[in-house]
Amino acid sequence: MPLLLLKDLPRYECLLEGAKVFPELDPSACEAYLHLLRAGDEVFSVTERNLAEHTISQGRFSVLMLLWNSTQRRTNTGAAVEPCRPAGPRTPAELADAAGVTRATMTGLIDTLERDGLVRREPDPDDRRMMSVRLTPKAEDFVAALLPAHFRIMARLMAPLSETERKTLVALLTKILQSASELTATAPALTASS
Amino acid sequence: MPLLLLKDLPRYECLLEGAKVFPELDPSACEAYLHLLRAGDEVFSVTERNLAEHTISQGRFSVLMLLWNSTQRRTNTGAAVEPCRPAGPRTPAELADAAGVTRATMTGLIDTLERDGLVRREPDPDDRRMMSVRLTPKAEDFVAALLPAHFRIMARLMAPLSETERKTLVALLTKILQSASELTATAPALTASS
DNA sequence: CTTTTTTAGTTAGCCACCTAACTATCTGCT
DNA sequence: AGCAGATAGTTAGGTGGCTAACTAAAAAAG
Repeated sequence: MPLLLLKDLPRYECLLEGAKVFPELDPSACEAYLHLLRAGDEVFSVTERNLAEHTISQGRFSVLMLLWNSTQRRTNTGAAVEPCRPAGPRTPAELADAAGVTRATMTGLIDTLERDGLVRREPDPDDRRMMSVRLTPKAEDFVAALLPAHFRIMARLMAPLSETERKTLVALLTKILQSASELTATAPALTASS
Repeated sequence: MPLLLLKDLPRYECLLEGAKVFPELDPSACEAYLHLLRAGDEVFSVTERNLAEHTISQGRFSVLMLLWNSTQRRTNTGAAVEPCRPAGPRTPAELADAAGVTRATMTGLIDTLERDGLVRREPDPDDRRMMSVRLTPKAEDFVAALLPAHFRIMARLMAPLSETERKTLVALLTKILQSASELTATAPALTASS
């Protein structure tokens, strides 16, 4: 997250006090909101720091993962693995949509990845407006070497939660994600009274 | 979050499949991780969009809130409200620490806030290295006008969750936050095997 | 077959984040 | 007193996000 957030979340009694001044303030909603952003930010920065040790940013890593997912990948065992999405994104536009960034941003990411020799741009033979982005062998090795530590970190982060708690968490987050999407869809009315 | 994340999270069976290739991949941990970042990002962008309507960014808003919190504020009712932290941050260094950004970043934020007339820098009479940052009256009005919509959005985001669910969510996020903080503390060993 | 509209990608310029290096000032040690 | 080291803030330069404007090519409309 390009986020700037309070390191010390306000105590609950402060929220209650704030609710006296602002009737719109729902203390439990505010508390949940702040904890969500705080935890998300902290978790994000932990993985980001790991990636940074391999001199790659979250954004670039996401692009590599998207491309890697759409590569028919040679597994370490040699066994054929059916890719999850058979035809993953290849063009900058598809990558931008999949990653949730603008095409301009994707241009910049591909620029730096290409500069570092992790990715190649190839013109599309059929449509001369389009480019096809491909991982280099170097990038495939790079991602394969990076992922184990990445997965270990996720596992450690979630270690204090039982399987049941993880399911509960996912269910609660899914509800929030849905209400956020609805708010996004009805964008202009955001500031109107509830 | 300055985040770039997959819009469509992988299906659970894809994670199970990935676990065959990477024994380090814990599917439920990975799922929880991805949902947490995804929900956090979406929630963040909803509020960010609201703030953008008032032509202010999250970062600047955080600075205003920190300063506002440390202002003896005139309430709308005229009743005296004991501020939650009696002596809030005033100097750029304190603000940077409270917001969790570097001092260089805080310099930039204060620059733009000062340019927009929301904040004033005043030299400290006792220590000529230090500055004191203060909200202008314009900023106090601005924040007071902004907050009701801000609180309404939080309430709407969390609307689908009952009070019990909110408490559960906060408890789960607190556990994750703690394990993330531990990982941060023991930084160099991140890539070592578990 | 030309003209208009749409689409793919890039460029340019802004903002907010970072690290590293710098200036100015204060503090503490001898 | 004088100098070393710590501290406050800024500056410089890089990255990754954004929007808006642009080029080139394809598709659609006439």
